[in-house]
Amino acid sequence: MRDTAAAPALSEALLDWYDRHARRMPWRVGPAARAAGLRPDPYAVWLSEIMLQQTTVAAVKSYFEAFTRRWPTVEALAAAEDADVMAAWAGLGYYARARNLLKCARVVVSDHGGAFPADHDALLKLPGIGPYTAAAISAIAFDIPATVVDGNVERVMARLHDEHTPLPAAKPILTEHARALTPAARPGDHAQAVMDLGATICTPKNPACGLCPWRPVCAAWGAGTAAELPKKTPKKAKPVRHGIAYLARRVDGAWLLETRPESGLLGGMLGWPGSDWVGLEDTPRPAPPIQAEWKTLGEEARHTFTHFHLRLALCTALVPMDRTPGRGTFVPAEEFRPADLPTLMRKAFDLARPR
DNA sequence: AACACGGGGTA
DNA sequence: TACCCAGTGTT
Repeated sequence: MRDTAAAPALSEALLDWYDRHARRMPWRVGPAARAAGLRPDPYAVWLSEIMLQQTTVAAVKSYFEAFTRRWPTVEALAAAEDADVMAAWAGLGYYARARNLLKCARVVVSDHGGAFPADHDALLKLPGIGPYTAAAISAIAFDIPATVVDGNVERVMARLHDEHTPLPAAKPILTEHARALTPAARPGDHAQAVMDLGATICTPKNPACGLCPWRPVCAAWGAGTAAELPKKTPKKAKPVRHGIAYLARRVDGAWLLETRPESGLLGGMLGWPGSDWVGLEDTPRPAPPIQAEWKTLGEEARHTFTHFHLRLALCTALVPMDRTPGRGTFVPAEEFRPADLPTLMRKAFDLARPR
């Protein structure tokens, strides 16, 4: 694809494909509703785009439905308790997104009268909204011809132009290619169409070029290089870290939990009291959070984070009613929901709970 | 520019 | 088990 004069024809072919193949999603306005002049709700667009950062459509769907059922408007979300939002986000990962989601909702209510700004630069100033999300909301919710570049778009552009420069160095080049294709009409549908194309046809492995509306103009198709693009600079191996967690159950069934610090790993989420996680296997253990007869479990909780593997040793104890914890708070059995825990802490619970 | 930050899926 | 995928904020 070298001829930029062909851009309008390319976008037209893509929109035609999109109208026939668009995936149904809870936050999308369907073709019939769009034809009737209905615009997407900016709150729904924003919420879905935050959830979709680094996360697949399949993982997001049920969370999006739960959030919009419980908090149907940005005003409702802004008024929510922090702990309720963090618990509802549990399992979705990248918990800074949930903290910024609440911050953003509160700024939109207090500084913008409850309406998301229809302006790329104003959106960019909001917590949790970066270049991708600002462009996505501009295009999808407000019909502004912003250029939306996510990992799908990068891959599609790398192949369309047979660009062999490795990411992330290639990002400005790929962004410029995407900008040249962005149409004045239906920019939101165009953006979603490129991302859908990347998610369903122009996939990382085994791209379905035979079904691609852009195959006739795709440079990588011509060169036979589609499957090896985009090139990426090699990533480094994940080290292993070790730690220990204390799971205390009081005789009345209450569990001893603490809210983790706002910043850092699993920030703001519930967790079991324990040690820091370090590179050495044999490290001094911190004092248990409460005096009891502690037993070490035979099995460790294993979990992989973005940049390290964790092996978490587990200690359990059954605690009499009259003890006071030095760390954490007992959560009564009827209030404790394992689903409110991030995945690592839920794995630890599943190994340690009485069976 | 490099790093921190989860979880799910496939081979 | 190992590898792949994917935006924002901080430093």
